[in-house]
Parts: sequence; structure tokens; C-alpha cells
Amino acid sequence: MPEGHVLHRAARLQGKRFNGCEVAVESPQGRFSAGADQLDGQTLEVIEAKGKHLFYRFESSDVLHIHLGLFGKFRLSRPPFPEPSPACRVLMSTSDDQLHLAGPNQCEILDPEATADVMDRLGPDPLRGPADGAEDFGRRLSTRKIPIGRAIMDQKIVSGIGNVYRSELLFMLGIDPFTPANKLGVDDVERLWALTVDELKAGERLGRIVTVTPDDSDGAKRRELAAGERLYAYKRDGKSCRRCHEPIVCADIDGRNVWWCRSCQH
DNA sequence: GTGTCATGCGTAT
DNA sequence: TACGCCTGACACG
Repeated sequence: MPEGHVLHRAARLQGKRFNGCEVAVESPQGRFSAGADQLDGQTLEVIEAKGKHLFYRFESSDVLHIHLGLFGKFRLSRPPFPEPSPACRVLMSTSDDQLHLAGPNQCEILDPEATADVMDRLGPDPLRGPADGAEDFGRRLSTRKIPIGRAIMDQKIVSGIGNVYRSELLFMLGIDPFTPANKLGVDDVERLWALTVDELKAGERLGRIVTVTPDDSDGAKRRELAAGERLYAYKRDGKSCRRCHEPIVCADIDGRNVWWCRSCQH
């Protein structure tokens, strides 16, 4: 269940184990057998993330492109390796480490040009720290009349934000999700970019999304907050706002739910 | 066991 | 706007 922080964390943790290693690749499920054969025995040079996409660059210049979609999951293990699930699309191993992938939306081999095309289609990624990120993000928002709550889910505008971060970021800045994207002030755009960078980084480090900060949690550290205490808005409809105690509300934008506080966000 | 739901996205209508 | 795609966890009987 991946937003951008999950993919960057995967690139970092998997990279520690596999970058520079000759890997065995198979597809127990069989749906990626030809691709697995092509990669089997090659040296994996580096794993890279942009937005919600992962790119595994191999010595031959083959690039394994993975997008987890809604269901995809990675599992890393050390020997003795567990039995792969029947749905295991890709199993990548060295003698010391094994990566198990099930349920990806996309799993394909690209050449470097096609890889660049995929990356170019994505908006700036807050976790890649582009120097002009805020300006680029602002430019992409400025021409759009769609609600900001829809715009920040559009991976061509900013890459890596998903449904949890959408509700959380807008709550934290007091922005109504239905505000037209092009009506956001320069200050709000900058604050939104900066907060997105901070929150995605925190999620990458922690391995989970925790936005509630000590001020709103009696000083408890983020890492220690129990499930149900970690978020401000996401899936909290009917519960009381952690800041003003009015009820959190929920609406559908493009078939995905958004949660917000009518009193704090406008 | 069956049904439902989910942190996503592309394509068709 | 609807549907298809991919999997697994959990609620319910």
C-alpha cells in the first residue's frame, strides 16, 4: 500500500543488499518468466525511485520497472528463505538476501530511453530534492482549475503523494481540498511543497505514515504513537478533529475519499 | 468459505 | 464515470 515514501525506502533498503551484486531472478508465479530469464545472473547496478515507481538498473542496461499499484508488496528476507507465495511475480536472490515481490501493477523490462520517458512523465518528486521543486510544482498547479485535493494526487503535477498524504498535508496547512489549484497563493504553494518534503522524508525514515506531531499528541514521539493516533484526517470521518474537536468529514473526489475538517480548512 | 475493502492507475464509454 | 488489473487482510456467517 504504497505512497512515495514506501518506494524510496524500498530503493534504499533493497539497494543496501543488492546494489553491485550478481543476482538470481525467477518468477515463481510464471507471469514474468521471460523477463526473469533475461535478468537472471546479471549484476544489479543500482535501484532508483521516482514518485511511486522503482527502477532497477542492470549491467546490460536493462531496467526492471516496478509499479506496485494498490496491492503490490515487497518482502525482504535473510536465510533460511521462506517459501515464496504462489502469487510471487519476482524473486530476486543472492546467497545472503532475497526479495519477494507480489501483486505489482507494472513489472516490465525497459531500455534506458523508455525509462527516461517514464520518469519524464512524472512531476517533481519531493524525495529527490529537485532544487527548483517548489517553483516547478507551483508552475504545474498554476494552470489548473481542478481542486487542490485532486491536483496533488496527479503524478504529473507532483509525484509520490497518495491518498493518505493528500488528506494529511491539506489538513496540516488548513487548506480546503476543494480550493481550485490555481487559486492557491504563492506562500501556500511553498508551504505545501516544503511540508510534503518533510512529511515524505519522515515517512521514508519511519517506514510508516505518521503526521501527528508532538504538539497534538501530548508530546509523544511520532514513532511511539499507537495506530489510530498517527493521523489527523485520513479515515477519521465522524471522529473529532485533533485541533478544534469539530467532526472530520469525508467526500469523494474522482472515486477516492478525502477527509478534512470544515472548521480548520478553508 | 465468502465478501469487502485498500496508501493506484490506465483505458473505454 | 465505470471497469479492469493485481493481492491479502479482515469481517462475517
